[in-house]
Amino acid sequence: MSQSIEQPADGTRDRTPARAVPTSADVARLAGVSRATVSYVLNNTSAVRISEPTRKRVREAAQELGYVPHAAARSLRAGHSRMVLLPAAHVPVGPLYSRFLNDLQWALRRLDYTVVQYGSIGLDPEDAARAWAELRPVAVVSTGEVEVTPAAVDILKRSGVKAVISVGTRPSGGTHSLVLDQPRVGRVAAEHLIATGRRRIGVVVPEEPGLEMFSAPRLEGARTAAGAVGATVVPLPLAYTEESAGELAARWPELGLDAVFGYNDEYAMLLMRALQDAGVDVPGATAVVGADDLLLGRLLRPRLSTVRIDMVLGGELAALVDGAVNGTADPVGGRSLLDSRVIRRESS
Amino acid sequence: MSQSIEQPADGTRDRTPARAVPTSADVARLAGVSRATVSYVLNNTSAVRISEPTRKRVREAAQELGYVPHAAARSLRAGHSRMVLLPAAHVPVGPLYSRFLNDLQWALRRLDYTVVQYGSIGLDPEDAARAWAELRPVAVVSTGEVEVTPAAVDILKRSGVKAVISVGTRPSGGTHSLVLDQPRVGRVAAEHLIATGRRRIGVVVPEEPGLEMFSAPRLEGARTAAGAVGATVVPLPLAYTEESAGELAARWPELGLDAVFGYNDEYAMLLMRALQDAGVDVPGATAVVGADDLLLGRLLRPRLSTVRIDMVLGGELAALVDGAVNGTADPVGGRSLLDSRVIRRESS
DNA sequence: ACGAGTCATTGACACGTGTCACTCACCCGA
DNA sequence: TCGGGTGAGTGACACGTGTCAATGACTCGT
Repeated sequence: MSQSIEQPADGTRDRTPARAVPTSADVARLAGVSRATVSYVLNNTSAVRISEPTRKRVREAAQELGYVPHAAARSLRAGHSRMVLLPAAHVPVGPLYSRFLNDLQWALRRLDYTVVQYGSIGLDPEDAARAWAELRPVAVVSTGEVEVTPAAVDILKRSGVKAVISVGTRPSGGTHSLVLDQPRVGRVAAEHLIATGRRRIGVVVPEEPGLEMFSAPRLEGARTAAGAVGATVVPLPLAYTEESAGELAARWPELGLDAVFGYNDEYAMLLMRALQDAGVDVPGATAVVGADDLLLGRLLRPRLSTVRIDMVLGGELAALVDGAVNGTADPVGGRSLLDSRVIRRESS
Repeated sequence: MSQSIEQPADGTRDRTPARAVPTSADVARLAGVSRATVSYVLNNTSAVRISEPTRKRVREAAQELGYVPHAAARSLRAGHSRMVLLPAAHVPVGPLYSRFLNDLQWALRRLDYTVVQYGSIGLDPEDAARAWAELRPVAVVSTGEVEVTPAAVDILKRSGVKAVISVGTRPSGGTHSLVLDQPRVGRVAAEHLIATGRRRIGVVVPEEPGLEMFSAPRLEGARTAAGAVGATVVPLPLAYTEESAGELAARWPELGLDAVFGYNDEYAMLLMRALQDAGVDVPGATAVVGADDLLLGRLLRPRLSTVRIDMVLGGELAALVDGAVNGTADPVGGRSLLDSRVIRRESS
């Protein structure tokens, strides 16, 4: 793709020669009133009455100067902010998860929170927590990767954070934990394969770094399901390349597997194609199941069976955050939720 | 997927009964020194010498109280922040673009910037700019969707923003614009199809909202390429569902197209499958080209031809931001760049 | 013994805002 | 005429930090 950089024409470049940014004091001066009055007018404070002519003068002065309040000063004075900190994951998460994050951001935004992404590079959990605490967010929503230890939670709480919410594979101490039941994904997949008569089940484990958080519990879930009926589970390391898939497929006869859970629709599609190219019949010789129910999975032949994951909606999580901040939340332990379930197509 | 909410055990719940968060004054009091000394010690100010015993007392006091500086107060005093504002797009962008955004965030983080996502809901450009300006960011990197008008740029600059960078389809006035040459994507695709003897070219236009920003210029690029040699371009509205693709495929004979550019690998795969199911020979009767060079595109048969887009690296853009902030940047107009080019596989 | 010079530390201000308590002018009723 | 009430606005403080100029205490050379 062609790209080009364009810099501002020199004419407009320094039309603003280091002019200081206007403050409410400047507005007050221009309007001929006190700074307090400016604050009252611009914030529409109802407890104080200001005459209409004065209001108008203030508004016009603010307009003319292009005055914009300073959020930091405001929240410093107020003693609290409406910032939600979102420790960012540096991993190539799937489309489902990234869509969830995007939705979450927008839902929070709609509730008038400011979302701050914050990647913590190579810091241990407590140092990361200290870095986060500097921003004095009102809530921290950790979406995995960065572990939130109890000590880290304590640091955050002590800095005024109202709610620490961790959405991950297991509950963290002292936080409102939203547990995404990853093992269940592997379990239902394995159960489905077993129900169709399979006994030696491969489970793809992506080699891409950062995905163990998801892949390990899924593998474990498959193991428990298999263990219950004496079936076998074999972990299959796989990189997201055609070569890696080809090599794995070449070893297929010696592995003696009659089914495989592909971790993902993407990895499953990759592997299924490699198997077919290697002459393995799907689903005759080996059944294949993915996860995420991507539309693209329906385009291959046979159509890919998959585990449909009903991810919690971004809006729901945002509401939980809001509730936790206000203290009104805590929809207690229950909150029985959507299942992940198998959608059988043709590959299994 | 099963999910459950867990709230903190009541024992640890209010172990901190509204205890105020410690400030540097508290540290000073505990260490028996002045607040200034605390500031000097904790910031390792080199211009002032503090005795080693005192340093130790201060550090221990800070440690004991769990003191964490207040970023807002700090940047208020300093008069500037290191916050980069990233107006968030509420659209389901492709994996390529979202990966680019993720990289950008991490690269900025590595340069010690704080990345703030900010969705502006239904505001006109100037109101949005005012909302952004309240945060007093040092730079704003707009990635499309939200239009940055010259007036908006003025508002931002006036609030102290050092650099406004817009990465999009066309340069915006007064900003450092990074132009992603979307038309070129459509052009090279069309040129390739024409070179293989096709004359009536369909161009998929996704119906999903928010993608016009990409699809319109690509369509336009295809038009110019076709116009140069008297070929025809037909826009093809398509939703990302099997039904929509099926309907479009059913109308295929009457459209009389011998080639189609699918906007995307994903849309192209969807359409190609529908065409095949409708009995259209690919590439015999109709050639298909996608874009993004997704790995999954190589799994279908015939393998999908595609336009490989060498997106600017997140790290490069971050460096540009940093340079613009420091004023050292402006690698002037040139910066000749990577091309988007066709990778021919089997579908064309 | 005394001025000069270094060392360690501190008091005070500024950053930009929100808000409480207070002042001032004015009007009304007795 | 005077006390009290009301409407319109203001002075001053606090939020938590960084940093400059100033203050003592102490040492040293003559």
